[in-house]
Amino acid sequence: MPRGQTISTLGYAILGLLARGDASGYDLTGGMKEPVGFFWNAQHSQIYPELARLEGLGLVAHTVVTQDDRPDKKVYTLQPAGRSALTTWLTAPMEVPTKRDELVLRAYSIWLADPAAAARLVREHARAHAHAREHFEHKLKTLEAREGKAIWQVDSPWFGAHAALRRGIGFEREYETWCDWLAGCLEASAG
Amino acid sequence: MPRGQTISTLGYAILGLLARGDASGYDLTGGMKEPVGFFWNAQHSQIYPELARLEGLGLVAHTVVTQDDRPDKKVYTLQPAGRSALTTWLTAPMEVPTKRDELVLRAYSIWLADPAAAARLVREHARAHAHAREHFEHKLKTLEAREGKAIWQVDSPWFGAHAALRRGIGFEREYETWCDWLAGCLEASAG
DNA sequence: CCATTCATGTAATCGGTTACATGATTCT
DNA sequence: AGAATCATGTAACCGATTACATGAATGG
Repeated sequence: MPRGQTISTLGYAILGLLARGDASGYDLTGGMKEPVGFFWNAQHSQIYPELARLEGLGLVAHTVVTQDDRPDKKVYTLQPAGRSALTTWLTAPMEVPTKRDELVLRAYSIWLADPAAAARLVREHARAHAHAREHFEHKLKTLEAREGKAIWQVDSPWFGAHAALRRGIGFEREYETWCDWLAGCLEASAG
Repeated sequence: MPRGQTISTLGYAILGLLARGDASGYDLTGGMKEPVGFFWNAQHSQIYPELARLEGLGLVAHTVVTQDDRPDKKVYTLQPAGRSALTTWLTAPMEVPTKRDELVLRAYSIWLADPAAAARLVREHARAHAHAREHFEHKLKTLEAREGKAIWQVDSPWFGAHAALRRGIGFEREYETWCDWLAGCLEASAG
């Protein structure tokens, strides 16, 4: 099957964003930041061609919106075929993907490194993950304050954001814990 | 700087494996499975050219070992320059990489799906992560039984495996917890 | 005047997966 | 006879990043 006729994961990410409301390529590039950016992201150079491909498949459609204060834009709308492709994908069988983590790869060889220098690096990452966790916690609190119990209603779009943020918080908390443990070991050894 | 003169992350992964002992391309392909495969992996089609590149940079060297019961093989040895490149990399500044997770991406759009079908998918993944966690726990126990307190000595290669396995266990446990929470929500809604 | 934001595209390159290709030996 | 393991490579393709390219409007 030639490439132009399949939907990539990025394609589904875009459909998922458009299911929440119409958007331009520029909007979507920004939308790939919060909170989607934590588990998926893309540059505009990837989004524009993908939108064209989705349109070629009849999954989305665009209208040109002229703005007098700003450049014109193409606003994309999810089509019925796009919505149905998205819902099919949501519950389709899925492989557990292979993971890649450079810091863990480094940890595997850390016995060759200077413990003090390694501890500094790992502490830095612990801080970064703590920061990310706090950021997600804040986002979730804001969402809860704004949407109330809707974040618990499985058929509400806010539940999707809620679920993703929960995963983000858990991921970062666990990563931070591991970094702290590792840095502790290294510091004890560096003495 | 042209491509042939830089070391890719895969290159460092190979150097890290060779630091533990000489190996052929075939050995390394297998070595990219346990326990390295949890956080990094590669096919032989990527490993063979990478070994040639590392040799071109003088970081590794090979000798042909003839075997009468099996095909000949090229056994690679880490060179001093390779060891030094590896140790430099270990403590070099590192960006926190962007994450990609298709299941979380799906969760973000899960409000459009049939809750019962979605719950089945998520329960499946919960099981897969529980299984992976148990696997890592078993690996760590085996390692501890075989190497004793060496797994706590930061300058021992076993500490690297220990650290990586710990991260794996924590990651899978946290992922499983999230899947169970999500599946619970979906099942409650499906009634 | 210069930087930033809004807005949309293309081209080059790289890292990784899948498929193609070959061939010996061992086990069932 | 056929499958599995050992062993090494190349080629095609695809997804993603970085860089190239253009241009209007706003804010400091």
